[in-house]
Amino acid sequence: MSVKYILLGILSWNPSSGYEIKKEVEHKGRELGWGKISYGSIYPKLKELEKDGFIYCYEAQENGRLNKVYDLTKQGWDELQIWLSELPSYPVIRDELLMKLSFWKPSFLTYNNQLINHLEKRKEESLQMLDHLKEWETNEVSMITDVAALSMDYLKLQLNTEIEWIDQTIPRLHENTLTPSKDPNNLLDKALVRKEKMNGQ
Amino acid sequence: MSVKYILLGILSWNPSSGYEIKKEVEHKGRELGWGKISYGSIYPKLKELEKDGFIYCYEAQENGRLNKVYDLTKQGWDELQIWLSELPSYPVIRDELLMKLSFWKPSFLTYNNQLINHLEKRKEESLQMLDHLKEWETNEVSMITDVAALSMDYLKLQLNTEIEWIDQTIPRLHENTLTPSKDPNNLLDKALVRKEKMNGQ
DNA sequence: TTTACCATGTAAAATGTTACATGATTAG
DNA sequence: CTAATCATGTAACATTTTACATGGTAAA
Repeated sequence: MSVKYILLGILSWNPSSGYEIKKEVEHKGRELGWGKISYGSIYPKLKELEKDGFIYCYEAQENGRLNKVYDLTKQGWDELQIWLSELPSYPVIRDELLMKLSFWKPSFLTYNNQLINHLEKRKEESLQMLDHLKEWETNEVSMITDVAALSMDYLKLQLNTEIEWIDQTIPRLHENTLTPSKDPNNLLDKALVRKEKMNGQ
Repeated sequence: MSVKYILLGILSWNPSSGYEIKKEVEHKGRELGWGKISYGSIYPKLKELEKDGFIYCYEAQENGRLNKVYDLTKQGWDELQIWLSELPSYPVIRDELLMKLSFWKPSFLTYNNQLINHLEKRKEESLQMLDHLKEWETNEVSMITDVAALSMDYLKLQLNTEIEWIDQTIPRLHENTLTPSKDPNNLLDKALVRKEKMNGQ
């Protein structure tokens, strides 16, 4: 259902075509908690929202060419407002780096230098995100409302926290100074045995 | 595809039934970046992984009853190891709170006290998450490997950062001391006009 | 004129959830 | 005996991505 509100939200900023919506999401989506979106989602959903009376469509001349531009109807503005006023659900995180950390095994399965690569890549990408946010704050075209600026503050704080964590963690992996595993039921030893047994077959 | 690796990862900790896997994900999933999972995902995927030779199944007596327990084959251990060694993709965030902040409009559409409710609810839920993490670190049953402890450190840092951000933000909303909107193309004024026009119809 | 980008769309596949059916065991 | 929990499963639905088709416009 969230594609619906991404579309309504972006159209509330500015009347747009499907193509422009995609570009907007690509530019700001990751930062603003929208995720990604594809044409296969956008165009059918625009049709559906039009049919349901939340948006309407008109043809507009843009750089010497007729495009289909969508804008909110009264019903669309109302729908957006209602959604904004409803309590947001707690986010579900699906982070492959955290997944891999949580399934990482001592030396019998994996190596710390691979893990360090993972962390260094993550740091680079997060630094890029920070640059992108700063560009966005200082350029001469992007609108940032007072409230949207709060979410950008939030992201900068989270990204800086993440980078600090990586900077503390990599040396600990090099020096092998991690907190020892806690394993009251000896699952790690048992896992090693199970794995060895399979190797034999 | 990520359900596959959640199942392989959990089975690497301990041989389990579908039912036990669900409970494990419910207990730790949100924290460890796995997201949620349903029986409709688990049982068919276990069959598929068995058919593909990554896991095998045996019946085991557990609390006076025969259950279907799965464990990794050699091929399953290898598959998990390969996946762990591959660079993780950057996470896609889909956070309704951030979405709503980014689409929040000045008074003509929304009210700050609703926003404060949203933030207070988020803070409460994040405090609960912190409690849950602490319980998990100190109880006498959960295994936490040295590397998994890193991801728990990460999560605690992020949750604390979030709570601090909320604690700074709520007073700013009460006192109306937000950074003013940046709007070089006057989109906000134009949006107000577009909305009023629709109201008339 | 050809390459790159602008722009709209669809069919099929992938992925996952919801809601239900079914029955065993256990605790009160 | 009955409610709760344990346990396995499936069919229908919802959502979204992938891969493709199609053609216009602009710049080199």
